[in-house]
Amino acid sequence: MASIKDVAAEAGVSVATVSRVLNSHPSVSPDARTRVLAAVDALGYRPNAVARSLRTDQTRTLGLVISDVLNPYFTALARSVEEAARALGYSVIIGNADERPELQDHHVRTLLDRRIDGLLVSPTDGGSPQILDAARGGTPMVFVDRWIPGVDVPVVRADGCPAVRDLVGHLHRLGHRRLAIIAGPAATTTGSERVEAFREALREHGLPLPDAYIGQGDFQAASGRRATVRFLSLPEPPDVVFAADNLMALGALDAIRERGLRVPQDIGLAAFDDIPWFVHTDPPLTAIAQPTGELGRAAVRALVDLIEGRPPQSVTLPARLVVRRSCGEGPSSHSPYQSQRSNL
Amino acid sequence: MASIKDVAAEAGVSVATVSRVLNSHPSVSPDARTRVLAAVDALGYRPNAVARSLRTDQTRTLGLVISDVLNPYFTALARSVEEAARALGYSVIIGNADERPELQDHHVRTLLDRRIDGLLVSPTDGGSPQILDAARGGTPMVFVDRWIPGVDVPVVRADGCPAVRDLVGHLHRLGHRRLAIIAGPAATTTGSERVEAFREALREHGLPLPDAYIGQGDFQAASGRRATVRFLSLPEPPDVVFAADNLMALGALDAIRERGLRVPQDIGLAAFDDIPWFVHTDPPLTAIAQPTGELGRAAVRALVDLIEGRPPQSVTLPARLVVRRSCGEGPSSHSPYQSQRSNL
DNA sequence: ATCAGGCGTGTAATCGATTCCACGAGGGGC
DNA sequence: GCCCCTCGTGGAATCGATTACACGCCTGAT
Repeated sequence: MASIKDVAAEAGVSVATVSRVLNSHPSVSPDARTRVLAAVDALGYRPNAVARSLRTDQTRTLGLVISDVLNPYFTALARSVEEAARALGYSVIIGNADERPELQDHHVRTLLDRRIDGLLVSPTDGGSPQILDAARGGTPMVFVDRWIPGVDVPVVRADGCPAVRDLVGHLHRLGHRRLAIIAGPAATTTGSERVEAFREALREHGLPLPDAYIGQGDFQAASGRRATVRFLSLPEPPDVVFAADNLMALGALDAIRERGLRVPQDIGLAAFDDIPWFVHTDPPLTAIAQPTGELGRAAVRALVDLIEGRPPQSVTLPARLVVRRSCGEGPSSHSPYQSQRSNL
Repeated sequence: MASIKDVAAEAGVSVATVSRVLNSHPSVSPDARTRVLAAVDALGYRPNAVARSLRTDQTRTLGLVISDVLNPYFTALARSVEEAARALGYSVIIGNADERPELQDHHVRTLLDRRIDGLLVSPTDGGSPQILDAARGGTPMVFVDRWIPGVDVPVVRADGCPAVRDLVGHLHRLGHRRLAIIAGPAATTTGSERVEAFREALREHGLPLPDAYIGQGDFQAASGRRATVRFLSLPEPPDVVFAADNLMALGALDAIRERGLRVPQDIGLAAFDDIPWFVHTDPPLTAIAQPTGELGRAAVRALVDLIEGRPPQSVTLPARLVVRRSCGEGPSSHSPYQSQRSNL
């Protein structure tokens, strides 16, 4: 593969001049520029990004560590992050943690070894030393979706509390009183916050949230299934199950179907995160939609600000309840929630 | 950030010795080794992958350019690729083409600039010069899922023909005669092959495939919707629509629902690619499942063989029909297809 | 006692870029 | 006519690793 030396030889100039042409430095004669460009073309030369990074100490690359690449919410996030980064001249390297802290740490370490310019993380756990070290070590970093409390790192996320309150109001209005939740890992902020928001909303309606109605999940389908199986074998099963993410909702649906129960007649189901398939499930699922695209853009903006020395902005965007039929009522013209499709 | 020089100074040895310890070169005294390790620990030193790559001319990184990161089939593929690569000591950088050739080329170029050791591609079009150049230029490369004919590059893919024949047989048995297909772009192998397999299978049953029953899609949901709208407004609409990927099936479902039609009573629907949600759509969708995990593993194996100088192996794995209720019959004990869930 | 050979180590070249510095040529002001 | 400044250019240092080569020391064979 041709190097800058070959180009220099071909064009009859020094490597310094070639470099200047390539980086559009002003002080190059039109003649030299033409010859260099011709040589580049003739040799099909492409600058070696590795060598360039070593010298300049920047890679123009962002790392993105997501919790689970099989979760449509995170792939949508990844897509918008990559798009926003590309618009700013950055590449993105994605690391998939599969909800496993040690895999997350592996990716963080690998990305740091590659000397990425900045890191976008949705932490799988509450306090990975790997991540904390990186943050203290001065690596530009932004948390997205989930975050680690007590660390001085900007956070870009959606606030689900109002939407959860809307959801509980909706369920209460439909006459449901026994409401259960499949929680995410307590070590994640989204895992605990959604439970807290749910508990708080129930309190406002004077409803209890017994321990038996809190299923411990890990944001994966299998755990949603297990938790639901336990709910269904309770002496007093819940009227409605609220899954804290879309994969656990899938698992819940599996379990419900296995029992031969119908949604929403026998039991209601709602989920955090809205995905296109929820429109076509049986029945269409009521869900809380996050503004994924805007989250990705805001996260990139904050991270690039940090990298380039501008003050970064933490951002909290609202999530939105999307009512469908899985809790007992189709969306009607009387409903305050108009849209059936979320704006993913 | 500490460099190898700092470690050498701290340990009181030369950088050569540090490097030898780090690369477990045999010729290092136990004493030096201990001191170096201690220094590494004290400084929290991590080797700079950029510098190392420049020197050794290898990055231990694979590039993976997938057609669409929002398509669950490709994320499943990406996950298994990353897993297999990690097991062999390689990282993976994913590029998402969004089914756009120019975006695909952008990612191929960027990956090549980074001097990845090898490239896994699922080409979005039939003959990107970018890709062809790379292949001829000697970049180790393997096509996965889709390929470009006439290029000497190993291909790892699933053969859908038998499964499509099974599907058509199934549909014929149910009494369906007017069968339509939503095709992918003709420039992709999977786009044209699936139509051909379908056409061939219809011929075997003496059924025609009129042009009006071939919808031109692009593997995205919107195109599936458009094609289905056209089918439904035909004087003689088809009995069954077969979508060549899962996203177009989603679009088809949108269109059918919009018309107020029921599946399968008013019209049947089947899809290529099986995803977990198909079990819970209304109704559960009959689909052709690919062995995604095995495809990813085989692709990595072939690519790493190529990189490390062993002869690579092209692989073709069978796809499998999974019968559900969307074409008019639930899976029964008489059905030759036992499993309702695919082994994603 | 001598010498070959192996072992542990350090010096320095190298990978492919960027960039500081110096230098020569040319032009304008005095 | 001389000086200074600007402009275009090239030489060489540098980034952080790896590794060929040389060197000194110790051991064991002769």
